[in-house]
Amino acid sequence: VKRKGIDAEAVARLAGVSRSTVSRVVNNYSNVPPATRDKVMAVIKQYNYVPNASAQVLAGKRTRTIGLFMIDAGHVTGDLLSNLLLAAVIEHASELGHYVLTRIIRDAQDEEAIRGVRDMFYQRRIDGGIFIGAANREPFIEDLLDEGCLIGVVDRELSEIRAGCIVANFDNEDGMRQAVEHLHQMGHRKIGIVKGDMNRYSGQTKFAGFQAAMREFRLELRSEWILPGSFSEESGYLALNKLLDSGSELPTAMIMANDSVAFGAIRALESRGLNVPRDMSLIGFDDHPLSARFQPSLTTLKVDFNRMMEQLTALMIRQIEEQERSFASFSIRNELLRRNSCRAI
Amino acid sequence: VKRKGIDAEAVARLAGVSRSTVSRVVNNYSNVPPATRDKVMAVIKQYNYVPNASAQVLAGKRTRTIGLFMIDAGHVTGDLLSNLLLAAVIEHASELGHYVLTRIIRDAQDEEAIRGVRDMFYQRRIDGGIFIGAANREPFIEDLLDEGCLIGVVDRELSEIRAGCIVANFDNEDGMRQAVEHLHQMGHRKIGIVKGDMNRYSGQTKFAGFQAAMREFRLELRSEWILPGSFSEESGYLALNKLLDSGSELPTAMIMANDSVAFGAIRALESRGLNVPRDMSLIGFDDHPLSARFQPSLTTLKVDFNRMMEQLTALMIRQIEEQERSFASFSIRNELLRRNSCRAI
DNA sequence: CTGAAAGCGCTTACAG
DNA sequence: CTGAAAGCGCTTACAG
Repeated sequence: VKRKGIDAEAVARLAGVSRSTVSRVVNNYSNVPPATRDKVMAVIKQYNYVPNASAQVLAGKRTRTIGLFMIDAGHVTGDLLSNLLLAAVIEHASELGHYVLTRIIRDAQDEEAIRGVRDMFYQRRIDGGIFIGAANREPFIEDLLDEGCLIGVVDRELSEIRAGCIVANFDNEDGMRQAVEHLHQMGHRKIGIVKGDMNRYSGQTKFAGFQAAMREFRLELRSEWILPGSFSEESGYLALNKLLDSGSELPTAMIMANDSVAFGAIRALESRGLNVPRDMSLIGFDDHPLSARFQPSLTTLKVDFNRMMEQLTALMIRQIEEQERSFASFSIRNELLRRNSCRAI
Repeated sequence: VKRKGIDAEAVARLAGVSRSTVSRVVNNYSNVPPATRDKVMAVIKQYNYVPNASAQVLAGKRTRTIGLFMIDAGHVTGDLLSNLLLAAVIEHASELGHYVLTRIIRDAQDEEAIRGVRDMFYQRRIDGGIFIGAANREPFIEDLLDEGCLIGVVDRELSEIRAGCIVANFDNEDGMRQAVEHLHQMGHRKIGIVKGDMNRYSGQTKFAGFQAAMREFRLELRSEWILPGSFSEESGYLALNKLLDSGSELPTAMIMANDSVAFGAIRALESRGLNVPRDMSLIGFDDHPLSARFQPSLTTLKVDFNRMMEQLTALMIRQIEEQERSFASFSIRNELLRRNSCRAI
């Protein structure tokens, strides 16, 4: 029994003009004299007219909707940070008068899920799509780019980019350099790392940054102290347990691929009766919402996710509105937050 | 340069049938012989045909999109729980083949924001909308109901409901009863409360449940121990500080409107050198993601938000698909989680 | 400055 | 079982 709103036809009749003129007013055409415009606007206000979105899109307008695809390698959803990203995109898009259609993708290998994403583009439900948590140069995303879709992606290398692709990265090399420098200044010489997911570009750049910084400060890269991980709390727990089990000498400090990994690492150390920072100094990455309250509060690199999503959203919406397709990319620096998980030795 | 997909016309030509038949296949009409169906499906698969959503909607189909409106009284966004709700709705809708368009509403008094919500309905962008965090019987939501919109709402009293309204509540009275009973069993007789936002239905039912339980256990309701709050961490901090400043006798235990309030209360107590549970026992409500890790881990009522959103989403989608409009409501019980913020006296 | 008309890509009675 | 046709509510050249 949904009462349908008034349509342009009715507005035209009420205002004593044609449907064409109503449309011109709605779309802010310049060739409408103020008197006519006012007359039409009055009716629009009075009857609360709002154009049917489907009809507009079918007639060629943008959908004013962007897709947000969160690829959940087991740690995106339910994770505070991803939710922060989600909220940031929604809010910034909303400020610019655009809507956000979100999809959570549990497994980027799932054909069904990938088809769901493609469909959103080809059904013309969205004008463009933002991807978070994807592997570097994830094939199905590259395909969408090839097909001319407008794509925004967090965490992707800058090679082989093309029009319609907007890439957002954090300056992880610099972040890792700050971390190593900080530890070096505190007297640490034996420094290890738990790596992130090396399929992700950020996993690669963080590790590359770590290696470069270690060389810069003339510190030894010991393979027993370079542990694989996956950006998850669990991976930090497992990595440290394995290191402790190995019986090899321990580093005095370690850098974690992100704060979740650090939480897991601390959990592992504590379960063995070791204390952070007494027995080992730890640095995280992200400044996770929990990090300040954690015991010990976590020294970490603050990553400005909100700003990243704001810029990415804005760049995408600009391309939608201008109907242009260009390549764009930007990178954001991270800031070292000194808290209590590191000590000078 | 977006390559447009193939359209139904082309599929028809390729399959040697009419557009009508293609449409019948796509919409799974029964009166299509298997041979014809297979022929058409083959073309659809081969060319990756997917119907233009706008055209379908314009021709009368549902949008298969629901709106999710999160009213943020300063503590919804950025809050772990609200994000959990968001993710739950997106996932469950997605499983049922529906999309979710989200809007965050910072201020329910903001005319602009309200118009944005109305527009989503009248532009026919959504088939129905779910509201989280609204005041009980929020006027603009009641208006939408009056106008025949399909609405799902968390936290609303059951009076004056009508078709097209789906209401989800938690059994807060029972939850409060469990809390009071637990404290009573532990020997507490002097019990206070920090109330939630009394404009919210849950604020009302929690307080009503508290009062009823206190009477049932023949405990005194002392007005100095009934403190106003607003479901926020800050409100818990302020409430406890005020109580401590008042110089009046302290209760031995207090029940908090939710866990965030409890976090704030604990912060206030600790800032005065008081310890939970040594100096005061505290019970929260929600089982916030942080509660288990908090110091002290928080005794609380576990609220199954995921199940609530799953049911609400499913009920809404059923009404959309069946094209029916009925009233529906359900309530979910909460479970007491005994942790370390309460002690026997 | 403005109207009549074509077209966007579907769905669905209506006929047969 | 199936096609021709009307209609969904807009936008935008095209004429004037």
